[in-house]
Amino acid sequence: MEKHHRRELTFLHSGDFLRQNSGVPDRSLDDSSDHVKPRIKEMDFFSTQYQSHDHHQESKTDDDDNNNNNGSSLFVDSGVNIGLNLLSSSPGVSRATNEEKPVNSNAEEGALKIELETLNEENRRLRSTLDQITKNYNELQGQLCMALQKKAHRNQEQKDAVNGMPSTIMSVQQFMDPRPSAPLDVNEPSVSDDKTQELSAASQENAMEVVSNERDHRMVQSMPGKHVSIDDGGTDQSSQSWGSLKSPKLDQSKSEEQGSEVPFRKARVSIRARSEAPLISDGCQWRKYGQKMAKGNPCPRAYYRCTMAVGCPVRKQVQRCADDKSVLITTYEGNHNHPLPAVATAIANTTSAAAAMLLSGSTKSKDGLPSSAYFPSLPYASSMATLSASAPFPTITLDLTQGPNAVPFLRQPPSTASFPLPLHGYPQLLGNTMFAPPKVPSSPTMQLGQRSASMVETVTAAITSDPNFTAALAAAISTIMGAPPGNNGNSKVNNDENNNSSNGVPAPALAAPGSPQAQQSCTTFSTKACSNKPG
DNA sequence: CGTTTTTGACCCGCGC
DNA sequence: GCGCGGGTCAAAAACG
Repeated sequence: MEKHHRRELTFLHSGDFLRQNSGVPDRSLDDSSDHVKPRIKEMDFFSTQYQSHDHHQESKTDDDDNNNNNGSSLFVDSGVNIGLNLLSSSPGVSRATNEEKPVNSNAEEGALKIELETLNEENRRLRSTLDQITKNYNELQGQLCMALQKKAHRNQEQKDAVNGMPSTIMSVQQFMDPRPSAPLDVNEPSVSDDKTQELSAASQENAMEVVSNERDHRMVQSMPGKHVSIDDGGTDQSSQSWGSLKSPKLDQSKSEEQGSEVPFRKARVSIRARSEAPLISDGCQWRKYGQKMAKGNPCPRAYYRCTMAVGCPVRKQVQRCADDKSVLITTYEGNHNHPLPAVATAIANTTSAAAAMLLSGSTKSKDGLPSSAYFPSLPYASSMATLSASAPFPTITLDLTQGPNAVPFLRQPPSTASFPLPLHGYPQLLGNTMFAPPKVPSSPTMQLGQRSASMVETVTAAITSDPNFTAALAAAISTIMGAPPGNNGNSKVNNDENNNSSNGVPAPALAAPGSPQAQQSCTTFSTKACSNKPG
């Protein structure tokens, strides 16, 4: 397994890009033979490796500074001037020697130092700029969400009054999450479930936590009091609902909770991503417990169970797409009964957000307005989510295989509700659950959305145009936003080791103030990187 | 030797 | 009721 993860590192390593740009050879990295390994056994999907790499890279940069000050061996490597070593290390002595050397050696050294300082300064400036952009964007997103939610409430109330029908949102949320759901449910007066009230009360002011109704449970479980979104499995509800599928034992608690009224037992989140690796590393430990040949697909479907904790009900299926075998389809079910590492939280956030967005989108469609109208050809909408209502279980599909500029909805089956999932433009959607339910008129959304889009457009363009830049930027952002301590210190080698080293470090610790962005970034960019074929 | 993977058998739901 | 397909179990094999 370790090998696998090292290969993951290779695959997603951002260092290549940085090195290329810096033009400074990195011997420490070159020492790693893994770096050239062409094969990837497991694809690191939402890895925090970026963070570790980033720090590695960052420390490397610091080292570079020091080395340059002390007479960098790097420059030795580059053959600039070996004699500089002596100069810096022993200035007093070297003065005399210096006079013998060409004057331009000093000048060259100085120029290099200045250049380095300039680069460092620029680097810092860029980081702060990026930080600022992120902050601004988050603020905008928050405002957008609030505005949308208010409008949504008004519209829904009007519609309910006119149609005399139960809130579509409610039904859809039940569709996804049989457990009591939160903010959007305020539209449904018939909802009197205690837990629903609880959750609704917790987020009565706005519906930014639309996605987090599930997470609220997790929050309570894993770190009470912290108002930080912790998600573990996008289909959070299924720690109970998972068992409902076949296992009567696990089904009991759930049936008690939701009763027999809820027609949907569970939801799934499926992720399509291009990957040569047979697995995507999502931050959890999985044990394979079965494999089946699925009908209509020459590739077998593998069944995995989460082994990070005893009795964890989360399972996933991994299968290659029959049409395009380079596409790996990973389907998650259930929610973890244990704390999660950041990477798993990230993917959970992603899937959860996708689910919520998708559901709301489909809801809106029901109102006659295509859900796609709310994300009209966003330039950063490189992913797409679909909800397959015809599937045995509601299944959200995050399609990360499409190019960023690909026209969304091309793959949209007529029977599914879908919309582009702006993973890159809305990283906070994934982690902060600042999800704007698209049940409001599209025009305001468009205005705000386009404004927001303009903020990230440039970055996104760069991201989408250069896969390497994706990884590099992810690393940079992770650094800026303060990667979770557990990851920073531990995720040096591979994912699973990281998970183990975090050793049950509660996800909340990873979701400390400010860190959600880190997770999001990780999620977002890892996702993006995932869609970039390694070969 | 403990853990993980493999793989055939079994169970269950669904459609006919 | 039967067959089919998906999903799971569990013993054996493989692996580290």
